[in-house]
Amino acid sequence: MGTAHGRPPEKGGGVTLAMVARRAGVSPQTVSNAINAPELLRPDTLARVRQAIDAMGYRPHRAAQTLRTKSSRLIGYGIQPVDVDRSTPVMDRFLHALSQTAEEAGHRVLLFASPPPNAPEPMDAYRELLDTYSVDGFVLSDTHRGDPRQAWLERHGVPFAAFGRPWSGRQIGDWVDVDGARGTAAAVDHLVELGHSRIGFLGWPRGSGAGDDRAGGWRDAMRRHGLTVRGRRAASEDEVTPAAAAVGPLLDSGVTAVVAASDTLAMGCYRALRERGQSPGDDVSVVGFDDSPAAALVSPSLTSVDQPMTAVGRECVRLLLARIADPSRAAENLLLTPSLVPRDSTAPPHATAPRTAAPRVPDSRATDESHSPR
Amino acid sequence: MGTAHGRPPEKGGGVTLAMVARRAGVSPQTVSNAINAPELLRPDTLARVRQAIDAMGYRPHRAAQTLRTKSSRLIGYGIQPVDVDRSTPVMDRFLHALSQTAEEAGHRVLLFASPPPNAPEPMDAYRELLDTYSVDGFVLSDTHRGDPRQAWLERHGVPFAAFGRPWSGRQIGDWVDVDGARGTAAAVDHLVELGHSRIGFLGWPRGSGAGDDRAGGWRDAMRRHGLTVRGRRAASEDEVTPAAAAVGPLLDSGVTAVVAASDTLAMGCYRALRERGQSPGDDVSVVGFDDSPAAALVSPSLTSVDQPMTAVGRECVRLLLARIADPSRAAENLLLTPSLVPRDSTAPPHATAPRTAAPRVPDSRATDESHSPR
DNA sequence: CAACGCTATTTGAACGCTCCAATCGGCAAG
DNA sequence: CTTGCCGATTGGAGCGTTCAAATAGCGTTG
Repeated sequence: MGTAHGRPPEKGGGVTLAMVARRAGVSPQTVSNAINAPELLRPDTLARVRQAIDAMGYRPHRAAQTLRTKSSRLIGYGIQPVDVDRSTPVMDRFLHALSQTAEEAGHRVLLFASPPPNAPEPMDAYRELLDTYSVDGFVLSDTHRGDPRQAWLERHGVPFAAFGRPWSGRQIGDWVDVDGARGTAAAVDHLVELGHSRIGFLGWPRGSGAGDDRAGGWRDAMRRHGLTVRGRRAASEDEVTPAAAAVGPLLDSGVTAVVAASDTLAMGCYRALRERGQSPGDDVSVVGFDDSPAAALVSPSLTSVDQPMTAVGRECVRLLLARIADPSRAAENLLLTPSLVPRDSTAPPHATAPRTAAPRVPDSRATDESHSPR
Repeated sequence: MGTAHGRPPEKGGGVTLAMVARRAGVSPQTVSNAINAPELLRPDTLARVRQAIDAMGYRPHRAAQTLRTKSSRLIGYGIQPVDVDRSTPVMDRFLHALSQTAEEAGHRVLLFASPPPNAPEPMDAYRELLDTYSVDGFVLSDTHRGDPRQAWLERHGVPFAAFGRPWSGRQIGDWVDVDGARGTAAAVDHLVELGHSRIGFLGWPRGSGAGDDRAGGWRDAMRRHGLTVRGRRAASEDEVTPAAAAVGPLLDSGVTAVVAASDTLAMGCYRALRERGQSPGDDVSVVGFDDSPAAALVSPSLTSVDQPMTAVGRECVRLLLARIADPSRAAENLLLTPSLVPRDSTAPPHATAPRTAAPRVPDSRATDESHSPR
């Protein structure tokens, strides 16, 4: 009666299962059942208990549940040092999706400082969280070739879901990834539709999984459209200045559009064009990848391939929780489709002064795509 | 003996205090003391216990500790929806610093989806985490005028530390903030040193704490240098296109440099210059604020004011943990100094064609700074 | 030498929950 | 009326830790 004013209880702290039980005139176990297995209770009992629960503002003590059930309902996510924001331009969206989805399923995200990949004992942090029963599983991101984490976790029977497919070796565990090839293919389609035919690709050096994937998407789309691929590819590390240098031969060869493997590379392309007195979007169309915040900021705004980070985060959580619920289930993999965000950096090619045939460009940077295996 | 191979124990899971105690020939409580109050043990006992601990790879069960001590050693951080990345351009760095520092102090960060400020019950998520003993305190960010969180938390006696000072009303609790005024002042100093004297400011409409702070820093620095302030200020919401429009009158008035309240506004300035056939850095210097990833990407690269996000995160954790350790201590506030990152968008003013006197600009956008209070 | 004080260690209990097995009440079948 | 059964509810124990209080050990002191 004291708190029975109809409004939400002021303070719930300190209310235990036993107190609720006393008030509802049932045993503690029945209150527990009312929460965890309501179908066991007779409807009238259930109603009575429920009323007591919200009258007193009861909330189960998470630690007590964890101690008893050995499940913390916490998901570990190792956040990496950010000096390399190369691979993680849009992690906020991912993290938010992670939290949001986890929350909807009654879980939460535990952030920890993941050691850099080259640390002496990269798995220590993971091991500690497990040994102390702090988390039920992990979400991984920024996976790379030879990443030891998936194998380690699998060997120890720890549930996990990765953002990023294992590029080498056998498939391990559940993962979600973005179909980079489809993204660059969409970029090519978009450019072809605008009337471009001489479309170059500016990517990273061969060897990175995501990079080769994106390059492959461009190449296949070009072929599908019956367009020339030879001499149309350049590579550079993910920095503006080197990219500006690397894209030079491509521009020399007379391309009217460039598809870049990242927004950073696209920015290199912008710079190279400006240095030649040309203007991106106007003289040469440019498409980036990632749809980082910078894409909307620059002038002309950059057409870019948007990775569905929210969906990626959501699916990671979904796969992880499914794995936790049933450790023996078959591994599930998801390839999500990115979407092209057209902006001002792509336009029909100039009708004026199009060089009809691009001269062969024997530059070392511009590698010959046809030599690559498959 | 079984595991005594000298190498780190393979699996620590399942080892309890009692097992260690049995092995070391002491009581469980003594093992507990060895960890939490080693000074209570005789040196030889301590050594024996410690040896047993790492021989068995013992790790205390976090939930059991939490249950007993009522302290989870977890710090709550409510991550906000990112569609407005206006205020959170560089949150990754902040989050990483948060995790890192927390970890060094034996804590971790619990991420939860913080409801948007206008939600019906914005404190529900906070309340739940407290009622369930899931966290020991909170770190807040993106605080705004009239933010209900500080007051609520203080009223409920919950430890917290905020990134962002309370701009209105009385001071509540511990906070860390960046001295925006010093940032814009440093920008002005830098430009004056390069030889500029007609320096405009492009900011947000009056009323936002951080925005007015940054504007004030510009204004005061201008006066300190004996430079004209009247007619040199324009305002726009934090979007590129409106900013490009708003900065027009400023450019008309003949400024040779613009200090912007954000990188986004600076990008608006870039666009406006390009539309006039001028080039940023070359014809008019531009300084941004935030040093977002985009700043290094654009051409010319953007001189910007870098917020020391790592230090901010570190200090937030430090203040919060101090408050948790001693709830009655006096509130502590920190104003950190941002640093200017000079890049290519700032250069000496053109020697050619400087209009010696700027015409009065009776544009509605360019407000007269001298009318402002104080 | 007994009484004392101090330190190092142990004992018992409790934190709040859920698992497991046992119990209760009611109802249909024998 | 007893028996068996089934669904709803309860009692007791235990998860692994730390708190509070009790005890054992042991050198000091009057």
